[in-house]
Amino acid sequence: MTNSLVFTARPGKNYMEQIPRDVKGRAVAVMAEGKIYDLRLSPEREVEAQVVTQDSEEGIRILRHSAAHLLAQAVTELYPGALPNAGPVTEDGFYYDIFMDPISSQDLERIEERMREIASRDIPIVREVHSRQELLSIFSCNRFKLDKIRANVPEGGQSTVYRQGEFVDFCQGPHVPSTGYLKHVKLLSVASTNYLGDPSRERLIRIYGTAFPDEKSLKQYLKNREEALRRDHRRIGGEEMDLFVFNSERAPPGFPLYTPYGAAIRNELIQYMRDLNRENGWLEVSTPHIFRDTIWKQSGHYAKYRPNMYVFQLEDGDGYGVKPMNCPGHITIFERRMYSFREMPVKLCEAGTVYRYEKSGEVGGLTRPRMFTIDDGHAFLRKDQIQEEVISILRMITRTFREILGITDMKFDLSVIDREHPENYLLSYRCHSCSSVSEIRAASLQGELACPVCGSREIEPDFSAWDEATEQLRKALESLNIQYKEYPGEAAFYGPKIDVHVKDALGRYWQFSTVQLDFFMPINFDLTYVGSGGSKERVVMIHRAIYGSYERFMALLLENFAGKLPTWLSPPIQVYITPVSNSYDDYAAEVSRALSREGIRVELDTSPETVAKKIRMIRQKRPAYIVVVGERERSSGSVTVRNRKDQQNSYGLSEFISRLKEEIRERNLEQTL
RNA sequence: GCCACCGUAGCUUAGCAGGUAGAGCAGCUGAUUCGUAAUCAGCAGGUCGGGGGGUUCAAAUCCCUCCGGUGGCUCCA
Repeated sequence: MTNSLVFTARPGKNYMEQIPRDVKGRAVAVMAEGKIYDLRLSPEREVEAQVVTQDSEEGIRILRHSAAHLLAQAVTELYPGALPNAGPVTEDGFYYDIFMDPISSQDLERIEERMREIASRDIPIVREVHSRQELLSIFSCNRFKLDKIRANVPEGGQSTVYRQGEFVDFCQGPHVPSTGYLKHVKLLSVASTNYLGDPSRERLIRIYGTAFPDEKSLKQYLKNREEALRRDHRRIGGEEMDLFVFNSERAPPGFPLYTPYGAAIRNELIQYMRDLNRENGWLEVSTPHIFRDTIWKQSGHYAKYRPNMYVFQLEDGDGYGVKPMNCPGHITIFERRMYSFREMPVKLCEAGTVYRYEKSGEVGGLTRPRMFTIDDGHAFLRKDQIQEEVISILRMITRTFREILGITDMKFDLSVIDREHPENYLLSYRCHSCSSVSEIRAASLQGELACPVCGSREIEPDFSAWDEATEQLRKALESLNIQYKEYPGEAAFYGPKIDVHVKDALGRYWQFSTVQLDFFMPINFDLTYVGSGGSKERVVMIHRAIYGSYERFMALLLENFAGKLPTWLSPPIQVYITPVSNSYDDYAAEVSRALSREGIRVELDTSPETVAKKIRMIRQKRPAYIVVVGERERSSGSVTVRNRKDQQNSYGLSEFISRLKEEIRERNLEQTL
């Protein structure tokens, strides 16, 4: 903060008149004694005030909230009868929910035009204080605002409205002094929502927009947004690079089909994980996609997860469920024999494809398919091995994201139990009457919660297993110096977990890795090992995934690199080869053979098109390198290579091959040629 | 699941005052044999997402229904 942002404000004149001249143009409000005030207000006594500028975090929120009012004003002017509900600020803009007839995105232009027009009139935005009675009468035509007044202004109390011309809104503010501050606005999209999120209540139209202090930053934001749309993995991977296809007439919605190009990337990712798993003691297994319903009943999936499962019955009457998770399969392998305490932990892993009937509105692209493959792993361990194993998994996670994506700033979330709602979890209950302990998930019970042994209602949840597990997770995170946040109530029904969210190049967070402790599946399946004293000891389970799913990870890959994958991961085409004309087909073929003999994925194109056209066409597929050969190359035994930065360099063929192989072997993030 | 918007050839799209589809790219054929983001010409490709219903003399165009895609869905004055 520079000094000119702080000044002494005196009573008698409003803040606007007292703001230091050099920052006046950027000011939208002032902060005094910890509170933010409109510039049109005057201090009640002499105070140290700090200017809130429109480019500060708080300032831009004020600007955007004011823009939301501007939007509401424009809409109510254009659509008589429209009733504004609420217009909060979002992370990068604002929206306003308005009760009105549905509009399409084309109508946004008209509304935006009106907003600009109102902004150019520079109408003063004035704060007024009114009694509850007055407020109710001002907004007598708007039942949504009446609800808010009744809910927020006590009987006999007062609150504020902000008025700009004909438009008045019930609002605490603060706001910019006049509509002239709001010239750099843009409406972005229209969606719908229900009042109070209740489907039985009124359907509101939600209009999204954003506002900036100046045209330049607005333009920059819109440019970034454009870039985001261009980076959409559905566009890059599905249309341009031809990696996968969705065909809802043939396969169910949300079931991706991979082309040879897409399958090659998947296989490369699978191979990477195979190596990492082996290095860390994880043994690969393979399990069926379909299990009898008995296993799903035992695992508890039928109780909780059935609506999300593909279940079916054959004519013989037996019921089956397509797996939504891999754990029962891995458990079935683990329980085939006894393990000694010396053999623990047993760590089984699999690129396991699961099928989940996700709600129709949730399905979309590779980030939310209904069929996806988890790089799944289940560790069966002794209680004393938890922390060490979690640490090992966390290391695998950080390494994977660093090596493949070059990303290091992941968000770790520790999801813990909500102690206020024990019924949502599988918990031990202790009975006060008979002192027995039983594992129950209260929400799955039909009747009253009661002791299964003596029937007493005097039972109490015992959180100790959860607390212990949670503490192990905390310690693991802390021992690696990983910053994390705790989220009560976000835990799985069977245990606490660590989820990893990764920010992509566009600043959006996606959930990928997960490490879930599970004390209860071992109880359901009675999983034990033989302890050092020869007694059966209870196994602890960890469910973990590093990528999360191959689908979502591939989406992140594509968006993160805008399709320009590192060479090792560029199996669609690592090297595209074309001769300058068909006279050099032979040499091009020779180069192609030499590369592919070395395991490099090449695509030779001897079609009789111009080089310019071929390059234009192939760029969509994003080959790592484009090799063009003609007389110069043939006579010197070399290749001319065009890299992703569109730089051209010539290399001797053998040098090119050895350096390329090196780049692939090292899994370099950057191109070296 | 609920709500809104959208759905014309593989892709991008014209047609959106209702009169039974027009283009560019890709594809194919031929010519061109070419030095790094558009060589030329020709051909073919659409029952206007699909099924059903309605309005009309007439529907890609208007209405309803089903399907799919996209965005949104406690609170946030």
